[in-house]
Amino acid sequence: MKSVTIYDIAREANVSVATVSRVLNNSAPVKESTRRRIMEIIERNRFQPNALARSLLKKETGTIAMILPDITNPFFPEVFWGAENMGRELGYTFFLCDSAGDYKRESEYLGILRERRVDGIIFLGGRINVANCPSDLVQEVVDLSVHTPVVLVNGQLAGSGLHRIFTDEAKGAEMVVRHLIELGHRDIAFLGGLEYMSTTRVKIRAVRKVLKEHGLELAPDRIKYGDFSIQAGKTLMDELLASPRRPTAVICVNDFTAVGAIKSASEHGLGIPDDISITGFDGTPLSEAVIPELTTVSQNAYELGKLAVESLHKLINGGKVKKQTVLEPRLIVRKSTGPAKKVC
Amino acid sequence: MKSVTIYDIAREANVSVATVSRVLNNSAPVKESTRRRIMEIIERNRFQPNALARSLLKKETGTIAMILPDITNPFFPEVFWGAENMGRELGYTFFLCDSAGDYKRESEYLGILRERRVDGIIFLGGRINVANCPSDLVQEVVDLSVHTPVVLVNGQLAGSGLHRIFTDEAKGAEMVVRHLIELGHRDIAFLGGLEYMSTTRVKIRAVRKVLKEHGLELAPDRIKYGDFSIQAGKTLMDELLASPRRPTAVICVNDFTAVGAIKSASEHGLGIPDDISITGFDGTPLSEAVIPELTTVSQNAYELGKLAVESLHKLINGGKVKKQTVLEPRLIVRKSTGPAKKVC
DNA sequence: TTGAAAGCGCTAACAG
DNA sequence: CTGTTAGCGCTTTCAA
Repeated sequence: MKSVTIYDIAREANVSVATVSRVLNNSAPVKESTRRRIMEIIERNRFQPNALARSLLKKETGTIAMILPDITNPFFPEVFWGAENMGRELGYTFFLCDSAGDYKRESEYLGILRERRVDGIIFLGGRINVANCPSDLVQEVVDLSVHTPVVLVNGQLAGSGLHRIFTDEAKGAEMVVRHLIELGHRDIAFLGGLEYMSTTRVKIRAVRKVLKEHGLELAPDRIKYGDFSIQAGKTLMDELLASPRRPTAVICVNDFTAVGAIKSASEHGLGIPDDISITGFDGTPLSEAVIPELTTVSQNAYELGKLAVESLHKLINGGKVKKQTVLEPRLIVRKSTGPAKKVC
Repeated sequence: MKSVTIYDIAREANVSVATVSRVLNNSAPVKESTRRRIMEIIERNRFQPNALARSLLKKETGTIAMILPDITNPFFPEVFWGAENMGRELGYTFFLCDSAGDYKRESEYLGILRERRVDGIIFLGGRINVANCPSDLVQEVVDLSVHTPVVLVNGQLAGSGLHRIFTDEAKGAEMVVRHLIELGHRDIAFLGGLEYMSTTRVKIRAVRKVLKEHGLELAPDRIKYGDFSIQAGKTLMDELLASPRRPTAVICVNDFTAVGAIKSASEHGLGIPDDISITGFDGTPLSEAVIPELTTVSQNAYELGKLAVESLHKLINGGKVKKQTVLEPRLIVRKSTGPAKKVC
């Protein structure tokens, strides 16, 4: 299955490969008549230049890789979609690497992507979301970033100086608490999230802060750690409702756990938001699909992806880019939150 | 930013590049002592062979591309995840191309992937799901498949002879209808899906068939076409409920529209499944997240992706592969379906 | 067990 | 406007 090369075209057109290359890339003037002749031959043979050969020479591949922790979590497809749309216009094709949040897989992919000479990497999840990332894992990314631009989305690598794009999650959490307090809630709980992940910590810290401003606090028994799944939300809510005195509002670490919490509450015969208010986080499509529709915080996932590619593109072309781009979260008030019941 | 090459390693180790290549690939015996020396130098310099150069020579890139119509539809991430897990073990890295179901984008990507010399392509959505695909679009894929193995997932290209992996949607739809009929439903409606897409047609045909077996029929006013979104499900259900006599059960083209239908029904004060039964299709995580949990048909999305890669891998290596692999659908009975109300 | 050398398909000086 | 030629970084005969 010999594939046709630029030489075949050149021979057939009685010109040199250089000329063919020129018409291919419009890199230099070519006589109109020969250009047309060459084009015709190219099309007739369905010739497509070999991107590998070109990349080898030009030292750029026109590829960007996105490493993310879970493509089945609806937040991430949204980010990818934003990135791809932006990237497509700029001529990039995307590798997608699902690390499952596993450091080993991340490292594995980092190596592969380096071999494949991707032009840039967008990194989400896993090591950039833990509170204390082992320094060798940080170093690995930093080393890579010397040759390959890296942008961290919604995370960080302490002391790495890597470029970051993220939503201000603390502010988002604050907005949720304020919203709840305005509705009269005084006994608020926090549900879900792994304790060692920064996304969990940041939110809890923010909740505490606002609560404190109002003379309230987040008691230890009002925090239930778990992972970020629907199942976790359900289990954790079950636990919470097993206690004698239940909170009037529950802030969930993400939309998934909120959905689980809703299910649990429903099963316990509680009305939402009449008996208990529940909030999500991320603003995934899921938050709109569920009944009642979730009050949540939009992270502008699409925008996150788009901006990541924009930054990466500038970085790739040696431009100057802000080290940090912070997106404002947006509180979306829907049906899952309501006034606190006066009687408890 | 000169990156280190096999020459740099060779020079430092006082051997030829051939020897370095040999230790890199274990392609020929190398004296143990020199192997170790070379390895040491490789590691010290953090040398990583350039996959582009290697691919150019070997005519294989170790990449697979997946073209799909909508990564934000939870069905597709599941397929991707299955594919990636299988592919990773086999040494493949994945390009992900979201075509948005647009033929133009599909063509664009097809071209790009050919240039990039991907080893194989997994094609979903868009042109392979329409009832009558223009022959030039079919031809385009067929032409490509001459050089690059292509596997069609849940779709087909009439007369193309391309390899296919798909769930038996007709059987799935039949299972749903039988389930509903057993529950005593006699007036059943079908909701959602674009009329010209085969996935819609196949299901409607199957519904009709089973209905007919029971002396029932699917009247024209019991079919509401739309797209595959939550919004469509809602709108369509609104329409359906606006009619004087409402059906006792509604079969939705996918989980998304079912969720929309549920929302609409709830807003109309209908209890599910007490007043009306609603079914989804696909068995996405969403179907479990919603309240009430959706009775749906699992398409084994993960398995679909996994099998696609398996087939592709064999195809790439010149093996023989069954032209068609059919997966059995699985009816998942949950809370959104119940006995038909005797009074209507 | 090792080295020399010929490409893989393309681009980019450089020289007409 | 066009051709010649030297690589990009690697693998693989063919010889030694």
